[in-house]
Amino acid sequence: MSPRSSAQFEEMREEKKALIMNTALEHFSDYGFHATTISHIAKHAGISKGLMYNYFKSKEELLAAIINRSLDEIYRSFNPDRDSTLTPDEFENFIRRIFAIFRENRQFWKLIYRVMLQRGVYEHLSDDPDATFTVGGIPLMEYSAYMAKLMSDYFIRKKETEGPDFDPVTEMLMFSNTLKGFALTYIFAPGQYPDEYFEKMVETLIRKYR
Amino acid sequence: MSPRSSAQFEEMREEKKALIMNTALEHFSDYGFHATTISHIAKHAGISKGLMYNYFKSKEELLAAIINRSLDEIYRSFNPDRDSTLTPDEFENFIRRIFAIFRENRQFWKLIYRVMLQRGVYEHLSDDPDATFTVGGIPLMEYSAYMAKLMSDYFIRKKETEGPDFDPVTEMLMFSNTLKGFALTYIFAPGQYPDEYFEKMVETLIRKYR
Amino acid sequence: MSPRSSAQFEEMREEKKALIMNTALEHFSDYGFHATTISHIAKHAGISKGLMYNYFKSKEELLAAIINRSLDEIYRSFNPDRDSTLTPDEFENFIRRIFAIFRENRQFWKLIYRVMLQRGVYEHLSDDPDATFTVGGIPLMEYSAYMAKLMSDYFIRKKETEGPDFDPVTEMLMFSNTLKGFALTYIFAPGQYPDEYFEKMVETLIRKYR
Amino acid sequence: MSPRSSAQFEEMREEKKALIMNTALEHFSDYGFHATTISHIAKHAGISKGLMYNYFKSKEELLAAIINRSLDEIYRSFNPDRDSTLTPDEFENFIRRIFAIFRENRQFWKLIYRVMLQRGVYEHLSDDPDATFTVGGIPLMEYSAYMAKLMSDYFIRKKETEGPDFDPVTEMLMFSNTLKGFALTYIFAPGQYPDEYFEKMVETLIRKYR
DNA sequence: GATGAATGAGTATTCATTCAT
DNA sequence: CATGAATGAATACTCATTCAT
Repeated sequence: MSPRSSAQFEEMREEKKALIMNTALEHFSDYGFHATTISHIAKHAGISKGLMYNYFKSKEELLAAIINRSLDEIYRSFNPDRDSTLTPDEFENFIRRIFAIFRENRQFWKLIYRVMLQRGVYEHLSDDPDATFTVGGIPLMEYSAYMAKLMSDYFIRKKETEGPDFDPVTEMLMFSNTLKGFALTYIFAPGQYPDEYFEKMVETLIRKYR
Repeated sequence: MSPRSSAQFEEMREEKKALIMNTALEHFSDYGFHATTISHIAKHAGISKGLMYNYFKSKEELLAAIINRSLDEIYRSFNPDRDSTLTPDEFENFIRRIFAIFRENRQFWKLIYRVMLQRGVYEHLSDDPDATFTVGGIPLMEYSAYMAKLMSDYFIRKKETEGPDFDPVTEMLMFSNTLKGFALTYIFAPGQYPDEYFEKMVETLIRKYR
Repeated sequence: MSPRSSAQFEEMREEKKALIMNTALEHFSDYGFHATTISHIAKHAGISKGLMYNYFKSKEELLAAIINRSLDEIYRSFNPDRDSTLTPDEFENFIRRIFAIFRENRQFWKLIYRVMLQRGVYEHLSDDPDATFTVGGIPLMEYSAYMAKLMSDYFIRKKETEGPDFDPVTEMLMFSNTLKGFALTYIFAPGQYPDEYFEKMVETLIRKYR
Repeated sequence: MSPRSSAQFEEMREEKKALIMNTALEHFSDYGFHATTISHIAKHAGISKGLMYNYFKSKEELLAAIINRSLDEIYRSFNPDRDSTLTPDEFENFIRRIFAIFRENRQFWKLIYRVMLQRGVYEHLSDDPDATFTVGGIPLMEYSAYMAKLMSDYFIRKKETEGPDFDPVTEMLMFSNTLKGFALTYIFAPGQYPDEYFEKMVETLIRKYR
């Protein structure tokens, strides 16, 4: 009986961890953080309650881990050209990617909307230095600011082609609000968006704001 | 010496009830339903825990009472012309009223967003026949459907003046998503909307969708 | 406005007191002591909760007052010839009176069976010197002992006429157990005793034990 | 090191469960259901309050479990010859077994008398389909009816040998009331029944009603 | 690593009792 | 005398977390 290599152990650990996180994501996003119990997660993941604490220090840390993992996934699938400005084609692509991400990670977005809107959960997480969210290694706040700047610059540059009546700030707010509103509806009531209208929303946003 | 008159008692009751509801609204909307404890509400209202139960049968009923009270307030301030179609002027007025309501009842909208996004709370309330929400006496669901129809008809009629390229469904979705997205941001991060941009959003929405 | 005479006041007090006690007896005997709330009693009696405390120091004292009142009623209706021995006719009459009392005070007997069987209630009452039960001014314990002696003597004397095989202690136990068992059933499931069998029980007991 | 086997866990569970049930039986039967608190049970069993809920869903379920366990114990020790009629010998044996059961399960009978006499507890239990009592798998009501029929038939058959003056219904009532009355006294005041009189009661009942 | 029994602080809720009017 | 708003201690029950095995 040769002992398993540490790589094998590591792999097993990662698998278990992923199992727990996936199960927890489902429950947190469907029932909310408070209404989800560790017992439920454990039962649905087919493990014991105690085992969870082998992988995560607390319920809060489990949540933070889930959020960070998804942020990274999104970041990787996004992969914007940092340190540069957005061309109209890149902007169009950006919109398409955003919508694709909504579609592919609906569970996660549900979690974000539910959890981020809950002072008490979010703030508790924010207080804990170990629980700061990062996107591709960058603190979420910083990353968000960067993305906002990218957007903002794009709309400011647009003013040059659209003329003096074009108010870049208002336009950007219109754009981002539409996006947020769509996300909200699509995530919580996807039935309202059959594929046809989903696509139309994408094309309309591109037509109006590119 | 002489005992309080029943009118005096009634007045005391109404005042206390309002105090409890206001305190609870603040807590529910800031921390969410589950994270808010009766103890916290009582402490902040300066009353004993038990007293709350003299006025509300349960935490759930307290929440329902708060929601219904605000729905009625909104309804009264809204006072739409039922059973009619919307003229462009009325539509414009509708938008202005909506934004005014966002501004005046921010705390309540926070509650709505938080609670509605928490499966388990909302559904529990819906199960309880005593807890059905009403707007001016009309069940909320019915009222919502009516408002949606009013909107929908407006956009369909717009097609006549806007020409064949105008897709009423997509336009309405764009409009309502922008509204939702704005509400979300304004409610949870009002700092992003100084008065200047708040007004600009109103005017832009009117200009684009009227 | 001449003030009411103190006799009038006293009469009013007594009426209110009786109202409260009657209402409470009904509730205590039907639902038990713990399950009955002061609020329920007050509501059913049509008075305020506070008023009860004008007449009785506590819930326990209210119970004790009810029990004592009924004990006295029973005593008066009983009126046995103290300080004497029982003749067979008196014994027969005693049986008839007992059954009549069961019939007339069923509510009270229900209370007795429920409360007396509840250590915690009864013992609490016994601890309180003000709450000792009395029958016609005599402490209940003393009165019970006296009655037991009367019975006992009766059965002992019976031995003389019944012969040496007659065991007075066993006979008395048989007799008193039958009485208790009948009371228990009659009080909690009176439907099992239509008038016909009620009478037959009386006659049979007399025939067998007189 | 190695985790406990599931058999080990099962054994631990059964032991703890029995400990809790025994402790609770003692408290319920001595103080009544309402007056007994989970805290008291836990303290006397030497466990935490929470642990009880690992084994029983509620206080009511705990009570139901205790009652059912005892009913089964009694049933097994009883083992009457179902589907047959009672011979005098069997009837005599039946009486002896009943008395033996009173003696062996006094705590349980105390519970039965207290709980059954507490409207609100018993009825609550009856409402809950999961809490229906069963005796050897047979619903209690059905079992009771069967036993009553067995008795009834016995007394009816007795009429043939006892002559026309024998009233089977009255005789059966006398018999069952004596039994109930004895049980009541023996259970709540066993001091009144030294072994000598206990035995005499048995023999007398047999002599009189066999 | 894995288990689940055990803990205890916390939660909603009830209710006898008090007291200002 | 009468009221009912107000209190607070007590109760059943929950659940994140710990720990012996």
